Amino acid sequence: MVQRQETSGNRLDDAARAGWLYYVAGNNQEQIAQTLGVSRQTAQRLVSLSISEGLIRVRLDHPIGRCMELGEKLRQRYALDFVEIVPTDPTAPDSINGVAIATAGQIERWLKHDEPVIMALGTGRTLKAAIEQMSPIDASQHKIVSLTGSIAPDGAAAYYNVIFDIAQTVKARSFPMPLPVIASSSRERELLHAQPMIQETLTLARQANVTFVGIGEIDPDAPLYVDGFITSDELRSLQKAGAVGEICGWSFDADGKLIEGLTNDRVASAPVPSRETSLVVAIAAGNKKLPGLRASLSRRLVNGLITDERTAENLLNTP
Amino acid sequence: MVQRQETSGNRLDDAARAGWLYYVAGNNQEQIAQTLGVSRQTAQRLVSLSISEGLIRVRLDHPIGRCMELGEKLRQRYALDFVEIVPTDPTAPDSINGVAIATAGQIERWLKHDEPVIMALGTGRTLKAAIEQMSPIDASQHKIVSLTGSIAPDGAAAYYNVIFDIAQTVKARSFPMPLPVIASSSRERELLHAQPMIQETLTLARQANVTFVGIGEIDPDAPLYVDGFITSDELRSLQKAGAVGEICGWSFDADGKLIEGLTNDRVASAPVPSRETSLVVAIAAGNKKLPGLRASLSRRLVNGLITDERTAENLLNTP
DNA sequence: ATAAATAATGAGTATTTGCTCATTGCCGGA
DNA sequence: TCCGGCAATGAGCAAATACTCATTATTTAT
Repeated sequence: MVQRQETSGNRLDDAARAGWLYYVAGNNQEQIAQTLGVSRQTAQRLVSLSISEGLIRVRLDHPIGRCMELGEKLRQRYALDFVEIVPTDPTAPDSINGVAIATAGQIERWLKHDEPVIMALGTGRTLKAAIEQMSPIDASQHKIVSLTGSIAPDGAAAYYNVIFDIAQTVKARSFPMPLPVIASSSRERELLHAQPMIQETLTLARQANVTFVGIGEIDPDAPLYVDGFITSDELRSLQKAGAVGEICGWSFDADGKLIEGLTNDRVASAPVPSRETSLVVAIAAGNKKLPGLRASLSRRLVNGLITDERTAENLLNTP
Repeated sequence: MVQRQETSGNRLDDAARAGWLYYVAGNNQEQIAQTLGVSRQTAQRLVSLSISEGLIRVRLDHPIGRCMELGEKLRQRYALDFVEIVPTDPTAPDSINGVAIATAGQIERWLKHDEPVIMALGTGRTLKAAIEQMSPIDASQHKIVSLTGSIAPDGAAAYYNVIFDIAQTVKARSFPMPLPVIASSSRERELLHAQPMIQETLTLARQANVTFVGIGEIDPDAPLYVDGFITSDELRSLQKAGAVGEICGWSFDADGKLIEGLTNDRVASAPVPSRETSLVVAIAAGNKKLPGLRASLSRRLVNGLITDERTAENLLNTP
């Protein structure tokens, strides 16, 4: 006489049946229980089993699906508290538009909070593009503070400083830093920072709940150099010292360690807020930013990231 | 200035994100709401949207998955009230073991009901194999009635009548039909059926809540012929009259219409219970049974089916 | 064969999800 | 600019699902 199939086999079969009825056919557990002739609790267990045994595979038919996976991997690898990966537009893979929109969305989200928030902002092209994406919003309960000086070397407003841009769109108390981005000397920086108004702003920056910063590359196209904040000699020195990127002017090497001396002695920006007390989100996409991104992520100079799919993939390859 | 993406695009993206977080990452809707910065209800709507928009695809990694699909198609095509498809064992594609086990399971399920059930049983090799798979069970509240006579032409017990087999395993009130399967004449059948005890059994059969029957093929291997219930002449006549299958000895043509005259005038079996009041489940697998199965399904001679994957596939091909 | 260990079950309950409905806000047309 | 229509939202509630725990089968080892 042929034996009944052993229990475990039957159980998995039933789990598969239950999983199918639940996820594919859309039955509820009561119906499944009736169909399979078991109690509702058992049906629930079978459905649960079908997942834990990996019988049920869920797939997301949307570009976002891949982004979510990449984001999850990056979050784990770098112990990030926040990640958002936007799909790379195949027709314009170098566009920062997606990242800018996502950043605008995140900034708006913070500004919609009811409790007062202190938001610190860095500088840069990507961040500027993000601010341009923002919709007008009343955020009077919040404070927005710039981490970087707003005065260009020629005395004009630093073009990629975003504090004035955001102030135009968002009704919030904003705190610019009426300073040059890089002081002429370490001594000058101390004097400037000693001013009571600047002191107040620096204090505010330290207390930021959330911070959005761009990451600048240190190469012939370095924004610090292109925008005239440092000379080509200073750029070369930084490169010789191993600098691969900068945040708010603070240059760091491939390990994310701040370069000692050189322009870092004169950077007038507020220090990047502590990752213990603030969510510091890097906004950066593109191959040029990879070394800087890797460095700042490894040393946790930032604990949040908004980037695009392609950059995320490249970050996950090899380091 | 670059425009924000239009709302619907963002919404689908968010739906995709929500779907991923829910189904892949296993977050609950509260967490998703926080992650996406929306209310719980909105998160629910997004998850729901991700399904209705077909972003989420669920797949069942188990042989049962295919069976469930086939079963669903058969259920729809033939308006069946019950279908079970068992996987075809690739190493023994002609085995009826799987179908027998499944049938045993279904019979046991009915016998486990608390309310009294009247179960009618046909005859045949598959059904016999199924009964052999059953575990002992106390079902004293139920009645099990045979639809077919239990006396072979030679006066012995008809081997493939299952009522005595099930009575050995199951503690239930059983009602055999102490008749030949096919009477010697229409007149004899009337006399036999007129007996009070038989009357009672026939009445019981009419009241059956659930019925399990095999389907016999009408070909040179026809069980009716092989088991000696009909002669080769009678078989040929049936074939000539268009018979393609039989249930409990009642032969029918390719449309499921009962053959008029011939052996059907003398079949001593109870009529197959009404599909209005009874679930009549056909137990049949294998290519030989296809014509009979097709016929009985199309005319709803049965409203339930237990078969195997391969037979189900063949049923769905072409008819 | 018996007892210990393990797994399965059902009841009861907490949590999560889905739905309805009233309200809000946004968009297009007069 | 104002108004009607439509989509989106949140509150509240009903339904469905997940979990816990005590009890009952079942298996395993002696």
